[in-house]
Amino acid sequence: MTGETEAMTNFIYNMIKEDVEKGILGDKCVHTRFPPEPNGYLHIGHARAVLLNYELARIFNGKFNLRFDDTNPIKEEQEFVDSIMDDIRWLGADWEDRLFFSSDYFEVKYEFARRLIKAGRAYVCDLSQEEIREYRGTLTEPGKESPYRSRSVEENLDLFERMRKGEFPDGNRVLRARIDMASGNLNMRDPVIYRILHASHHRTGDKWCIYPMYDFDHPFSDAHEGITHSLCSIEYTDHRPLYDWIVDNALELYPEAVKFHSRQTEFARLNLTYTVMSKRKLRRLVEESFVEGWDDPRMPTIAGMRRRGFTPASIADFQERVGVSRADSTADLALLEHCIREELETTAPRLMAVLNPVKVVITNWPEGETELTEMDNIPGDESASTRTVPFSGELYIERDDFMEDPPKKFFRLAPGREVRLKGAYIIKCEAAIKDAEGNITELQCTYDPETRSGADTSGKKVKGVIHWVSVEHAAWIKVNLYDNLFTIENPEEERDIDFTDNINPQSLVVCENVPAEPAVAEADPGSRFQFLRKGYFYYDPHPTSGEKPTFNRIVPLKDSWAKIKNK
RNA sequence: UGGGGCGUGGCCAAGCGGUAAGGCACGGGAUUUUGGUUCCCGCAUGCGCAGGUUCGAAUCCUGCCGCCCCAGCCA
Repeated sequence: MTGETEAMTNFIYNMIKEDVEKGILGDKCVHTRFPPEPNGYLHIGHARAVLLNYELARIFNGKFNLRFDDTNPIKEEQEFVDSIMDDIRWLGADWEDRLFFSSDYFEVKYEFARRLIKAGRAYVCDLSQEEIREYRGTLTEPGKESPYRSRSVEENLDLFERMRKGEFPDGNRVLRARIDMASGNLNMRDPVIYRILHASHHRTGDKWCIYPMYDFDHPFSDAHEGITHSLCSIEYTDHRPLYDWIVDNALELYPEAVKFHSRQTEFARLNLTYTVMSKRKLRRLVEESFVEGWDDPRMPTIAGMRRRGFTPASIADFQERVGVSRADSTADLALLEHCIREELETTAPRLMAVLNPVKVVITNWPEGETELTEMDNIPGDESASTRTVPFSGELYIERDDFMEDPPKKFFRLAPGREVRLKGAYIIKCEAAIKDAEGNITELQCTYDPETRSGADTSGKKVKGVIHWVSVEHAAWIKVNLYDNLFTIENPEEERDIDFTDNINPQSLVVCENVPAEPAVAEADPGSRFQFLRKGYFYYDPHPTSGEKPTFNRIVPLKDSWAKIKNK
């Protein structure tokens, strides 16, 4: 993300490089933009578009604009403008002083529409919505021309002006581009470019009651801002001829309002395994309470991933590794997990916490004595220094780290067997105490004083090393263990059943009372740790319940024991 | 006989006529006081299929097959 030499190799980068080398940008620099509609939250798929546009501009020493595509007052809200800006900023894409809104240009666009009318290339159509649909024809049959197609320029101008003045109700008439009703491309069959909408706009209020359509608005806004490369997703490929038609006309009829004939280039949307990305499905997850909100850590939204504990760098690294192409693709969640693990391996301080505790009593430990041990914050990183962890005769260890009747390859604690307590001593299990139901309530062990970590004179070697927390010194925290939201790789592809039927019932497992080493009390909300042998966790700065510190599991550590065990 | 797009290993993805990069995943081994990390090694006689052109084809041509998008006064 930092150097100028990164080898971005994708077809868009190559194309821009060629454009620059050929000098077709003239005196302009590379200029991109991210054009969200403020009608929802950004997700990991949008992050691709944000970062691609931003990075391309940065690499070529160009400019990157943020422009809200706010041409439909019915669906758009200020709340989304705010959350989108917040997410983009968090991702690290800097639009500097170039924050724009399509609605900023409503007046110029109105003038451009008038010029289209004067040139005989746009007309007011009185057909009803249903009639327009009928006249449009079908995928295999050409459309029919509207009876209003040949209205005089004067009449069109008058009608369009009256549309703006609010003389007609919603849906009463529209302004259409006059192109080709027989085109095989439905977008060219006299597309509607303005509709009447008596609705309050989040920025322009009630100033307007006619609003431009995307196909008219977007190309013009790009050209108006001087965007050189207009990147969008693959489904807009069919719209490209219309995009060019609009820009060509703007250049011809209204040259003072446009700076460049931007070029539209499409790339495939990004999907991720074990989740869904469609706005409709994400909304259902929230509205039907399968998750706790748009920022639930299980959601693929940027807000959710932030809350989960992912970092901007890990997301950028992920995007870079996935790459960009025009082919439909679904990236493997494992790659995203790899990226965050790789970053946190060298940056997250270690801490010990016992997620599912069972008590260990060291029977030969001097009554009431506490010993302090020094442990590395980040092994292998001298600058990360160490912390002090108290050790005593009563400890918690993971229930999983003990087996009464272990298989051959189990290296941890079992009756008569020894393990090392990380940073402390080697202990041997002498007895397992059970309650009336047969549940283990306590493990009685003895320690070997010769085996103190860093000063071991016993010569003993054990294969197992486990983490622990001193009962007396434990700090209590709450832990949210997150797992995949869906149990199948491609929940979006299921056609016969509702996608919610594949929701993972274990996607969130809450551990209300987790003992952790006392250093956890000094942690700052918003910081990340590795809970030794368990995974990477994020200290949630916005816990939803209680005052106890809450840690969200970002991702577990790789677990090769799980693989061995399941064989 | 509508238009458009896409098909390279499990998932992504380079390659653009000179004999299949890379990452993740996966398998094996070494190191390891995290069954983590790190380090080696392995992993497409093959580029949707079938023909053709060429000394030579994933790359060019022809024909098939499969998947995706389009009939909003949404973006």
